Amino acid sequence: MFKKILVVEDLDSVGHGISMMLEKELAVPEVVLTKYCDEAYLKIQNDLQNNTPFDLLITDLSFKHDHRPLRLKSGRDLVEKIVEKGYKIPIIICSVEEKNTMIKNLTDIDNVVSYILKGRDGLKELKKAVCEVVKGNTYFPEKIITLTKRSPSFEIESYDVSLLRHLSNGLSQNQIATLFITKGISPSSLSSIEKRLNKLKDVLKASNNVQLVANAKDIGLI
Amino acid sequence: MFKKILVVEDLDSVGHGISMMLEKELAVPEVVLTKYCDEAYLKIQNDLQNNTPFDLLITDLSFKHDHRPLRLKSGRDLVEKIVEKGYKIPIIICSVEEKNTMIKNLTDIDNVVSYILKGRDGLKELKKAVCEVVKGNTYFPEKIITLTKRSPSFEIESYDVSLLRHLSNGLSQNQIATLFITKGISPSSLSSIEKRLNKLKDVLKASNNVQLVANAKDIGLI
DNA sequence: TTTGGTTTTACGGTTTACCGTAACATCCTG
DNA sequence: CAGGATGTTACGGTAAACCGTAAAACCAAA
Repeated sequence: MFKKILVVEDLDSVGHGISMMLEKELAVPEVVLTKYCDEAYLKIQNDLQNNTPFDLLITDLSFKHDHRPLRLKSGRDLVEKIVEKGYKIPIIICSVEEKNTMIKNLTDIDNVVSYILKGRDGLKELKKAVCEVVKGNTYFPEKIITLTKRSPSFEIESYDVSLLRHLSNGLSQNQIATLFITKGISPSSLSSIEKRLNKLKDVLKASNNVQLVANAKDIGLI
Repeated sequence: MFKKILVVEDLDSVGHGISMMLEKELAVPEVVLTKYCDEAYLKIQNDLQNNTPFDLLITDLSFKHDHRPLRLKSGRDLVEKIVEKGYKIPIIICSVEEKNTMIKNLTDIDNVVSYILKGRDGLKELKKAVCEVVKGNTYFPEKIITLTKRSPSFEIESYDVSLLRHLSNGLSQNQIATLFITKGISPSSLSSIEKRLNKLKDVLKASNNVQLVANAKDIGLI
C-alpha cells in the first residue's frame, strides 16, 4: 500500500471520512490532510525537495473561498500546476463535478489515474480506486467512462481553454495577444485570437464573448 | 447527551464523518445513518410508533437522484413533511446551501434549531450545535445570522440577476434595453443598464462584462 | 525548387462596450 | 413650495469587439 498520501479537501466532514478510510481500512501510515490548494502545492513541492515525496494525491475540485487570498482556487488549478512543473505524482480526483468536458479534460492528463464521483458510494469507490492505483493501474468507474465517451467530438485544445480562461479573468483580446507574444505562445496575433474565438463561438453556439465564456463555464470547460 | 440520532446524508464520505464524530467524540450510543429522505421519514415515523423515537435529526438539503423514484426529493421536503405531521423532533440542517432566502425560510421553522454550513469547519460547528441543542438551545453561527438578518451593503436584486442572465444569453446591452422597454421593465435605458452593470462590476470585482458574467456564474448568482 | 493548401498575420470598417459628464425626473422632508 | 437626495435618461468620445478580406508565412508533397 502507499506510504504517504496527501488529501486536499476543504469540507472537514469529507476530509475526515476519507483520511479515516485510508488510515483504518487501507492502513496507510501517513495521511496528510489540507484544506487549501495553495497549501497542498507547497507541501508537495517541499516534501519532494526533502526527499520524502507523497506517493499519491487525492483532491477535490471545487473549494469554498473564504478570507484567504488564493493563487490556486480549484483542484483543477492544482492539477495543472503539478503538470506544469512536471511532477510525476499520481492523482485521484474526487468530486461531485459531473460535467463531461471537465471530466474529459482532466482524465486526459497523465497524472490523473482515477476520477471518483462523490455520491452515495463515493467512499467505497475511492477505496477501490486507491487499491487499483497502488498496483499501477488506472481506475475509472463505468459512469465516468460513459460520461466522457458522450463528450462532443469537437477537439478543443488547451490553447482554446487558456484563451477562454484569460477572457473570463477580464483580459481583453489585445491583452491576451501581447501576453501570448511575451510568453512565446503561438498563434499570438490579435487576428488569430479573433479567428479562434469565432470558431469557439461557432462550436459553443455563442454570439459574443460574454455568452461564449458563460457557455464554456456551463459545460465545465473552464 | 442525546441517546438516538438520525443522520440523513447521501454522500457516504460526509455521512461517515458525521456519525463518527457523534459516536466517538460525543458518545452518542445510537446513530442511524440513511441516504434517502423517504427512508428517513419512514424511520422517524416507525420508531415513534414503537415508542423508541429519535431525539434529533441531522439532515442535508440537496440529494443526488439515482434510479430510485422518490417522494421526498430534498431535505426541505423532509423537514416540511415532519412539520406537517406535527412531529416535535428537533432538526439540525447541515448543508452547503448559502442562499439567504432558503436559509431564512428554513430557520423560521420551529423544529429547525440549528443551521450549519458545510465548510472548512463544518464538522466542528456541527459538534457545537449538537452540544447546544442537547441543552435545549438553538445554535445559529454568525454567518447564518448575517445571511438572514441583514442583506449585504449592496443588495443584488432580481433585476440585476435578469440583467446578467440576458448578458450570458448573448444579448447586447442595447438589445436588453429594447427588451426592457417592450416588457415595461424599468429602468430600461441603455444608460441605466450601463450604470447598473458598472455597479455590479464593482461589487463582483470584474473589469468588463465577460469577467462579470464569469464571476456571477462562479458564485452561483446565475 | 515549385506548387498547393493551411496557418498566421495584417488591415479597414462597423458595431458595441466602456467611461465620463450632465440634464431631467421623482420622491421625500423641512 | 423649496431644497436636496436619489434614480433615470441623454450624449459624446475612446477603446474594444466584431466581421469581412487579403497578404504573408509555413509546410508537405511533387
